[in-house]
Amino acid sequence: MRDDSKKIPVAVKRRLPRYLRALGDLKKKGVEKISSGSLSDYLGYTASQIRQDLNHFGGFGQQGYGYNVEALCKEIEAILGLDRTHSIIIVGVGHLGQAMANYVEGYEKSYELVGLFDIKPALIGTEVGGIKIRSGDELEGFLKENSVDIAALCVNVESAQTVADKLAEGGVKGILNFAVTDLDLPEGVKVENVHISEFLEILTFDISDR
Amino acid sequence: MRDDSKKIPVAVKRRLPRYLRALGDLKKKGVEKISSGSLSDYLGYTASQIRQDLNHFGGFGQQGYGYNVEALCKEIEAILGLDRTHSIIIVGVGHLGQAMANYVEGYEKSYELVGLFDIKPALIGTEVGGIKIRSGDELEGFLKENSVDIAALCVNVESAQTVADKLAEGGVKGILNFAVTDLDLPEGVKVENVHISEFLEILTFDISDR
DNA sequence: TAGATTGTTAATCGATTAACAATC
DNA sequence: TAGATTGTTAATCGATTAACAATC
Repeated sequence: MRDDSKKIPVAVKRRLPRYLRALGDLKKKGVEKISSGSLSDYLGYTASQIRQDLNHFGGFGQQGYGYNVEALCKEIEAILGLDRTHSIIIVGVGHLGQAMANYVEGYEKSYELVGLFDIKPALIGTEVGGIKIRSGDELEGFLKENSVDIAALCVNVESAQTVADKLAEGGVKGILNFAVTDLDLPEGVKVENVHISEFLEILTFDISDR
Repeated sequence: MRDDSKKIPVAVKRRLPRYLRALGDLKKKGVEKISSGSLSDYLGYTASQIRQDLNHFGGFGQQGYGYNVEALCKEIEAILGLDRTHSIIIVGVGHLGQAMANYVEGYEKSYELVGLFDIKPALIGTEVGGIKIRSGDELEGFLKENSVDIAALCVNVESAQTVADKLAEGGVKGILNFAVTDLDLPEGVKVENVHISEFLEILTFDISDR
């Protein structure tokens, strides 16, 4: 890993998906070029911030012209790693797991759903999105035989850490954690928490006039 | 609204659910008091930050002793607004909507699920969590007759803004938005975005060594 | 009282915004 | 060339950490 990547500020990283989405929309609308000023109107970030953000990755723009929408879109896709295909499994195929499967299917090139796991006997053997649901017992074996980049952890809080340990042991690089608990994982395994109930609590804070 | 509330930094607000969860865990374990130092070990925030954060709301601690777990837990619950009951509806009862219904049912006192809406004929009239799914057409009328605090927006991107307009018009105070789009809403209506696919993209960035 | 730990002020760090020279 | 707009440096703002006096 180059020293470069270490220097991308967290705040910038978290804005990348939003840039990508905006540029995708603009591309669909047939917009060919855009200035940081117009993109600012579109996104609500300041023009200054947009230029600052993009320059962490290189000079994608052209003075007096702006940014080429299609080229910038491709660049950001590459920066996020969406130009490559990542194998992904979903552990826990309840409503959340199935919703997650739908999201993944929305990305043609970037993700390949390679496995679904659950412990509920009624689910095992049934299919979701053309993929058979395997028993949770098979997880460790599966990870030994298949290279899995990402796991979406959609199990309950009680089993989250145990499953996460197996995922880390099995060589998974990143975990999208929907269980509302903080996972303890070895250095090198990345976690992105999606603690839905916490978003609800924050919203509740916002609407509660104090 | 007191001027006070305006001054809570966003960063502090977003940490509150995590504090609440930690304190709930400690309470369950029978821990009666905790110092900012021990809480720091537990949470991974610095002791300094914890004291700084909590002092935005008042001096909950006691020098030489620390913080009373149960009392602090109650305080943070009140700060978030979880000590009151908020009425909530879910619009779009696909997998995500149903997962959301489960989350809401986890909170006894804080939320009351008062309505579910979908446009899919097969779903209308069926029940989820003891609540009948109504037709989307009934939404506006329902909002006129019932006071709804929060709406979880679990519809597709295409209809999200249209539904959001109706929610705002109907007096909803906050929207938990799962549609991956940025809603345009009148001043005063709060939105908390849960753009799941963006979390996946950020995780992908993290595991992609550049 | 002595030890522990808070509340709070000051110092540092990082992120955002402003300004402007470089340049297409 | 003249106008537009970037890339980049400097200034500001906000958030985190360090330090320590107040006090239980």
